[in-house]
Amino acid sequence: MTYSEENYIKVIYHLSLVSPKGINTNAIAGMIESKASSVTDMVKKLAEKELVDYQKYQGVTLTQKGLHAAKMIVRKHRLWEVFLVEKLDFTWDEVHDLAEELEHIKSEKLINRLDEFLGFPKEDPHGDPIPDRYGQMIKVEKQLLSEVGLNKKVMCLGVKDSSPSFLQYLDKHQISLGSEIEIINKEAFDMSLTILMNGKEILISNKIAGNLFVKVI
Amino acid sequence: MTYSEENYIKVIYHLSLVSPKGINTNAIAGMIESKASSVTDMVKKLAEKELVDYQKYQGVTLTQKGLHAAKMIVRKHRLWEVFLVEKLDFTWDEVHDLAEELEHIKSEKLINRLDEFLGFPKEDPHGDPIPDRYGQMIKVEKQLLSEVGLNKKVMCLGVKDSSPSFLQYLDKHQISLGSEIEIINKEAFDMSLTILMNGKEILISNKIAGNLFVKVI
DNA sequence: AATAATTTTTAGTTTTGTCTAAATTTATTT
DNA sequence: AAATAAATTTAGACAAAACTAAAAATTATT
Ligand SMILES: [Mn+2]
Ligand SMILES: [Mn+2]
Ligand SMILES: [Mn+2]
Ligand SMILES: [Mn+2]
Repeated sequence: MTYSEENYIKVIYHLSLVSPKGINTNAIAGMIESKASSVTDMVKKLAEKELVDYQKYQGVTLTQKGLHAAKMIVRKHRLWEVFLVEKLDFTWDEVHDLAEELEHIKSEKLINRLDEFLGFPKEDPHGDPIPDRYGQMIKVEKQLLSEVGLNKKVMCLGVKDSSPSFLQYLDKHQISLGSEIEIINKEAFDMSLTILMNGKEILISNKIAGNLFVKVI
Repeated sequence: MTYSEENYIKVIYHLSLVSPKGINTNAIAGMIESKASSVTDMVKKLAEKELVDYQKYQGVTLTQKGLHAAKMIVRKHRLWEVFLVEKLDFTWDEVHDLAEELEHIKSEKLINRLDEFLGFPKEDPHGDPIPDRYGQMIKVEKQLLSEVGLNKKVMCLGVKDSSPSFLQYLDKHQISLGSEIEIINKEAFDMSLTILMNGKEILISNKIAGNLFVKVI
């Protein structure tokens, strides 16, 4: 598999998690920052290699082979992120782009040794699960903070968006994985929230709340 | 710089260390396992980018810019090799091919952090010097075992060839960096050597001796 | 100095992955 | 059920990096 094929497979995998039907051309093009026509070309090649099932105009779905390949790329991405944060002291907002490169290093042995070196972590720095060598991963029940009712106490478990700007926003407000938050107000007009954290009240927008995964505690 | 450009620059650098004149097309083609015509194409591109000086039929030399770029690739290659051996328990014969991939990961910050994490090693697992972030590296006086006179005692400091088959040969005969060796016979006919190591006599060919760097002790 | 051998460059293809523009199919409105 | 809009595919082009085969330049040999 080439660098580019791996990126497509990974994007199709991520899109599949949200909508389990056929993944359409434009959605892939949007994620990969290319054009629909380029996606059509690549999708044909992936179908040739039996990594996806594809019928014209009907979108694609991963085959078993494609699904496994995707999980192995995600495994590499997330293990490298853990390495960068745990061993090289990178911050959680710095690691994604580096992992985008490192995930393409082709060696099962390397990634399995790295896994071991890191102590077989179950989650990456953004709270996302790390597939094991067979593709198995834990499934933690989480919901978006924006969907939790008033007066509930929650713990922060992950982020939906792991862009530097969002992560830096969280850092600025001292919100990290494990933080405990109580929702004390929901503004009907814009769905912004007032939350209580470490005895301090913070106002956060609905967009922020819609990118934070939490569980009620 | 693309993956391929980096490989060319690195090869030109390695050839420059042996012969400091213009590096010729065929030599590059041989190292990179491509054809002379491909080399000509690439060399023109590198000249465009001012990484090499190039005149038709006269070979290439690295510019200052090209030399620095080459050293940074070598730095990455060797630091990743140290990482694989020291932290992930790879053997010295396994790491070269992996480092060939890892050396292309583009991040100064990553490689400087890795350097620090490894304790700023001065040499890689094959005894080759690791350039620091400015391109500086130690120069250890070494010579090939094949060039050392009879009855001399030497210490093994590095390998010229780091192919798995040669390294595995050394492992089999328990020769590693730091091993102390005494030359007790040189066969005039084929220049093979009888050496004394840990009280044991071993016969090694001239080809083996011509790939082992040592210093007289 | 002329010829032969070797090396290097040029010219023309190929493959991979991308693009734009046009054509086609599917979905949505009237 | 048409008509319109949106999504998708096709056709044709391009850049990067490789190749083969032929031409040109350099080097070695008679
Ligand atoms: Mn990431
Ligand atoms: Mn992540
Ligand atoms: Mn190496
Ligand atoms: Mn090495």
